[in-house]
Formats: sequence, C-alpha cells, structure tokens
Amino acid sequence: MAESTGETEITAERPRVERYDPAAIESRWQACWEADELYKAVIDRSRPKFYFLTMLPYTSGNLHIGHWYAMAPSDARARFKRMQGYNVMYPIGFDAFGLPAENAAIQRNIHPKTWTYQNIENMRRQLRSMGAMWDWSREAISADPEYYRWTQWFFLKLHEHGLAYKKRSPVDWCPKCNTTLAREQVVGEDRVCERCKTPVIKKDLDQWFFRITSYADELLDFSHLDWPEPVKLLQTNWVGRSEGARVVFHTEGGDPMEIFTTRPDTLWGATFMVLAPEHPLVEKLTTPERSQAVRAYVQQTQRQTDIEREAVDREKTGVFTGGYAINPVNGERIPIWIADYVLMSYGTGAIMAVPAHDQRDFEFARKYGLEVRPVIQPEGMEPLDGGSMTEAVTEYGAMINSGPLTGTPVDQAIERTIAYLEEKGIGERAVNYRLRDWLISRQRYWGAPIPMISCPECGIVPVPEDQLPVELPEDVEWRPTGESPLKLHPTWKNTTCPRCGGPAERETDTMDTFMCSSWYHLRYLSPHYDKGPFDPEEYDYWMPVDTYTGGVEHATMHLIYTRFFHKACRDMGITKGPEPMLQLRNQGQILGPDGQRMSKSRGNVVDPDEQVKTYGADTVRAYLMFGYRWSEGGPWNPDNIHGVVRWLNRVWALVLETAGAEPGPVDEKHVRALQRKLHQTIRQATHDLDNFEFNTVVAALMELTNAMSQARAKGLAGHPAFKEAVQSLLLMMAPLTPHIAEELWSRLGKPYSIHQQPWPEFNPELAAEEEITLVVQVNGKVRDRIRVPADISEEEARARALASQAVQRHMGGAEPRKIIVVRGRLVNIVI
RNA sequence: GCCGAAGUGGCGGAACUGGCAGACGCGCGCGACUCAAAAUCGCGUUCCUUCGGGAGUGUGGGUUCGACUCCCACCUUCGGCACCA
Repeated sequence: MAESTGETEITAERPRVERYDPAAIESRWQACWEADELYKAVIDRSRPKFYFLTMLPYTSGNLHIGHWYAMAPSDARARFKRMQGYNVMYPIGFDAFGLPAENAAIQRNIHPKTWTYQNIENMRRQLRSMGAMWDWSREAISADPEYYRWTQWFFLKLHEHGLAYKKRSPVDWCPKCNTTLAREQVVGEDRVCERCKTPVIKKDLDQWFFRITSYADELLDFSHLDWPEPVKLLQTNWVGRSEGARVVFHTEGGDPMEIFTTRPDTLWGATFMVLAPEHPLVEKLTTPERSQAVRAYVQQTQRQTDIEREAVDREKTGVFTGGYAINPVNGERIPIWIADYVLMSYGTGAIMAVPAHDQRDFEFARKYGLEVRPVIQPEGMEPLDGGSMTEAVTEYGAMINSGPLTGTPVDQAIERTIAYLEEKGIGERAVNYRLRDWLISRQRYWGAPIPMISCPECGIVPVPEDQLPVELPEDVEWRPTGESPLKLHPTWKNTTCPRCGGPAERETDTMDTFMCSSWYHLRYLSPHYDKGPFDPEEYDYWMPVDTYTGGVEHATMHLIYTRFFHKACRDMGITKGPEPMLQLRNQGQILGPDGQRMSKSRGNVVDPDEQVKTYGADTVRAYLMFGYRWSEGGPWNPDNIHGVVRWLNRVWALVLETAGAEPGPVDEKHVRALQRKLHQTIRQATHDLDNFEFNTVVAALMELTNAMSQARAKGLAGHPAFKEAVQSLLLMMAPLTPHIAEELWSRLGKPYSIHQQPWPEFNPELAAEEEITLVVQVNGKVRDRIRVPADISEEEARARALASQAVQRHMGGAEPRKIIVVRGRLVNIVI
C-alpha cells in the first residue's frame, strides 16, 4: 500500500556519526548510576510507594537466560512505574542455603560456604550487566548469620504460638539427597524428589512441622489478591477442602472408630468398613484366626513404595480382620477390613464402605463378595439391585432403604442426615483438607539450624532469643550419611540447657530453605537491622509488595508458604494486613533453541554473558521482551534477535544524525501525522507496560521509529514536533533499554538522568484521527474501503457506502434489507 | 480419569468491549548502492485464482448483519492433581 505522494524526498547529505557500540556505553552508565545511588529507595511520604519484587535467585553460580527473561521485563516495568511518579523499591538478594551447595561441595571438595559466596560474587557481576534498577544497598543473603538469626527467631515465634511442633511420623525421604522432604517437594505420578527426581521412600522420623493446616480456610480466600486464576486454582486444589461429616462407629468390642465422609446420606448403605493397614485399631480388632493373614498384609504394605501403593489402576487388595463394627444409624453389624486403598494420612484413616454408590468400594466389594446395597434410586433409572449392578451409581435421586430418611431427595438428604447425626450425637458436620502440615526438618548441613535444645531433664527447650543466631560450625564433615552432618560434629551439638543449666543437646537438623524464602521480602526492608527481623518504619511505608513476578512452578510451594507465613505472623502481631503480595504475574519459560528445557546435559543452555558480549545488554533485554508473549515464553531463537539489533542501530543513527537539524519548510500534514503517531504510541506503551505486554511495547516503539524515518525523509528533522518525538521515544525506551536511552539523552544535551524524568504525557487530541478508512461490507464480506472524515454521521456513512461502485456491483440492483453502521469502523449492507 | 492453559502465514507473534485477520519483527524474493560481497536503504511476501473473485485463525456444529473473539462437541500439545473417602 505504497502511498505515492508525488513529492520529492529529501536526500540531503547525512552527518556522519559514530557507530552504536553497546560495549562502550553500557558499563560506563552502570558505574555512573551506581556511584550516584540512582536507584536507592528511600522512604518518601510525599510520593506513592511501589514495592516491586521478583523471585530471588538461588545461588547456583550462573544466571541463565531464563533469569534474564524473568528479571529484565520486570525491571522495565519497575522503571516505568518510577517514571510515572512512584517511589519504587526494587530489591535483590540471594537464596543461598540449600542442597546444591552441599552436593557441589562434595564433588569438588570445596566448602559449601565458599562455593556459595563465590557464586554470589559471579552472579552479582552478571546481574549488574543487565543494567537493572536494583537497590543493592538492600541486598539480603539468606545464608548470612545476620539473616538466618531472624529465620531462627521466626521459628521460635511459631513455636511459642503452637504453630511449630515436633512429631514422629512416616515422612517422605529422598535417598539421594539424604534428607526428608515436604509433601510439596515430592512430585509427579512416580512420587519423585522435586530436586533430583529420585523416587522417595517412607521413613518414620521425629520431625518439625509448621501448622499450615490451621490456615487452610484462609488460604482459600483470594479476595484481596490480584493473582492469575490458574495459580489461585492450583492453590485451591492443593488445599483440597471437602465438606461432609464425621461419624463415630463402634467396634463390637466398644472401641470408637471415627470416619470422615462427604456423603453422609449413604450411611444406610454402608455394608463394611475399611481401615488403613497402619490404623492403630487394627491389632486390637484382629481375631486370632485372622491374625496371620492380617499381619502378612500389613507387612506387605509396608514394603511397598508409595508408587506401587498409590497406582490408581492397580487392582484393590485387602484382608478381613475378623472384627465387626456397629453402624450407628441402623445398628447393623458389618465386617471390618483393612486395605491399602485407604490412606492413614487422609481423614481418619478409616472409611465406611458404600459399594452401591462409590466405585472404589464397589470394586472391592465385588472382588471379596461383600454386600452391595443401594440406598439412592436415581430418577428414570431401573430400580437398582445390589446383586446385579455392574458399577457404582453416583447420580443423585431419592433415598431408599434409609430408615427415617427414606424418600428424601439427595440434595436435601446430606443436610438432613447431618442434622440427624448431630441430634442423635453420633456424628457432626466436618471439613477435611488434603493439605498437610509443612515438614521443615532437613538432615543436611547447609541450612539454618533449628534453634531448639533437647534436655534430658526439661525436654525440648527453645534457644533463648538473645543467644541467636545458632551459628553453623564451619569445620564439619559434610558428606551425607542420612543423618545431619551437625550430629557428627564432635562438639557442636553439646550445650547446656537454658532452663536447668544441665548438659543438653542441640537439634541437629536444619530448616527447609523455603522457610528462608518465606520472609525475604521483609528482610529487604532493612537487611542490616538488628533489633528485629525488619525495621517497623520501613515496613509501614513499603509493605505490602505491590507487584510480585516469578514462575508459576512455585504456586504450591513458595507462594503458599509465604502466604501462610505472613498470616501466621499477622496473628502473632508481627506483620499487618491479610496478604504479603498483592499482585502476582507469572512469566513463561525460555527453552533451548531445540525447544527443550535448558539443561547442561542437553547442552542447550544459552549463556547471557555471551549474548551480552555479542549484542549488548539493551539488545538482549529488548529481544527478550519483543520476541515472546511474556507469560508464555518459548524457544530461544538466535535469528530473531537481529530485528532488535537493527532497530537500536536505526534509533542511534536517527537521533544523532538529526540532532543538529535546522527547521525548514514543511507540510503541516506530515507534522500532524508524526504527532498522531507519537501520541498513539504513548497510549499503547503506557497501557501495555501496565499490563506486562512487553512485546507490543517494543513493536509500538519500532513503528514510531519507522514513522520518524519517514518524517525525516519529508524534511521534518528540524521541526519541534520531530524534536518532541525524539525526546519521547527515548523516554519510552528508557525502561526497556536503559543504557542507549541514557547515552542518546546525554548526547542531546538533556539533563542527567533520563531515568529521573517523567513518563511522556498522552494527549488524546493529538492522537485522534481526522480521517478514517470506512470498511464497506455487503452481507458481511468486505467490498470496498473508503476514506471518510472521522466524525462522519451515520446517514452520510450510509450514503457514501451505497454510492460505492464496488458495492453497487455486489448488490446487483437488490434493495438493502438492513444497513448496520458501526461508528468509525464499518457499514454492513444486508440484502 | 479429573482440573487448567494454549492451538493464527515458512517462523516468533499482533488484533481494544463481537466489527478491515496477519501489526511489529525474522526469513525469503526483487531492486538500489558496490568491481564484488557484507552492512545499509527501497519495494514485495497467507493460500488458490480464469484477476471477477474464492478460501482461510486445530476439527465439526451453533448464535449473530458480522466470530480468532461467544456457546456446544471433539482433536492435539503443555502443565497440575491422582484410590482424598
């Protein structure tokens, strides 16, 4: 659609300018910004605050391009908010405790601390090369004693308030990492360690837990949060709330046996009971004749891994205990079985089996010849017969064979049964959660020691606050043995009891590193504060976090822990407000050029250092924003980056070559076109940066650059409108490509720094179109496009459309039945 | 099996609230500059076409004057959960 204007293009001699050389300018500006503390965030109550946070990196040693992808666009948005007048805090730090440090230490015979702090050095250098606006004065490192002193302090607080407790229970153990794991850190169908993908096994151990389940209901409340729906859903499913009733059955011997059910209405259809093999009543219930079979089955279950046991498609197995229970609603005597499809870890570890209406119970009943008794008759279905049914019937209907509730429709029956149970005192309304308490003990060295002491006289005693931190000894043998290396240290664990003064032992396990990262956003407020975990004044000004960005993979780990942590702290009077992070946005993942997840073993890792060396930080930043939908990610494509290289080169040349241009005669039409494009770009860039749509911001700025090239060719280079466009272009580039923007800004003689300038103001009048293309359709098909004034009336639009020759031809003389006019867009003629 | 996200040119991706599908860029083609090449600049680039037009946003249906966009069913890919009583 080349517009032939018939005008002669201006091809005046272009001033010669030096080439754009990112290497020459980037490190200079980085040093300059840092020396001037340009990004230092200081409390300023005259401006609205904005706490912008990206998930802190683990100290693995090398950033990969994925870190850049997560951080550079976030940085751009933080910078944008700052230009909009917010007082922005954008901190950075390191998640520095954890297993990889120990594993690396073992392989290379280097101390985990040395390895970690060397890595931090390198990562600081890499992070600085991005040119982000981090406030390094707020840097926090979770492995520093001045940090973990407060991690331990939080532990003591949780313990003091009954939210941390020690319990012996079967827990997930990774044989490769040689430590226990939280339920969240065991992943996938084959129940493997989240970190090393080794299948976990069960071990019975004394471990510390946090009572996250006390907050289950509150964790389901997202009303204060602007978080992505999928994350909220993941957390909702993870918490797994189900409503129903608890009902107390009794064994024939008189022992109470509690069950949980979501379908109390089917109580009259319970024809047997099933206990988990680990259920404490099993031994007592078992009759002497059944004892051998039961014992064999229990042993067999113990030997099984979780993978074998929890495979869904496996045929159900179980054995009869010989014992009987009494159904409290009808007094019936029903057999008690044990089976491994009932899990000790959910509900009460015991169920009533209603084979007619539950598929699992049905399969079990058919296999072992147990009675199937329907108690619900769905409408329009043949009368159910327990003997001939081929599968459980889960449809709703009217209740049958159910004593006082017979005839009740199921939608009322659940409520009425609960009322009946409560009235008779045999059960009550109850809620169950899938969520388990958070297991935080780790049998490893490189973590924050749990600040507890075990005294033979006084039991478990907390370390007094004034003795924190409990420092990690450096002279340890950190080879993993399955026991904490701290336990094997000759002297460290020996101490005196703070209560009685007698000899006592320290807890030798360390804390899950997710504990450290649950509160790092608080440590950034005042990383060197020593009167508490954070300075309350800083808290009051900065908290809560306004925008948080990171990967969706943390939905059921870090993000649920940190919410729990905040709420627990709120209840202890330490933090305020319902939530720690108000807005969350997830970036996608950058894959290797082969479309596979980047990994050293595949050899497809893209090293940001190399990219920066080849193209410069600004180009890498802009490409990461331009080449992908940020929330999606995708494979690294080494070809597409050339588009960004060319763009920055063109901007460089355009700005410098026109810098000294003198005003000359111009056509006002072209001036208007340039102004219009500029203000349309401001509108779009503002909107898109607010909405994390970085790719279209860059596209819009490229379009503006193209428009400016055309304007220049029309002789506008010396015109004030052109100067304004240059200035605004640089201002809008500043968040995305901070170095080149600053360099060109300074070469134009503008005041340092561009990053302290306000965001360009949008003027809707200048953005408005005077003339638009009116699309004319006949029966919904485009037949013509006509240029009309933007404010054209409906009648006029209709008339102009009907007058079109192309339209006439397609109407073939027919009368229009209906004409739809959409203001400023189209006319559709229906014949 | 259940829950969720995504399917648009050769490629990455645009398209506000239902109103010109393919912005911007990569790649490719042609041209200018050059002894030549690179770089740069200009033009073109969804497919088919009898040059009138026709088809087209994973597939099939529906709603509507009009559907990438809304509804129903299905297919594919990715992610989560998985005997949760």
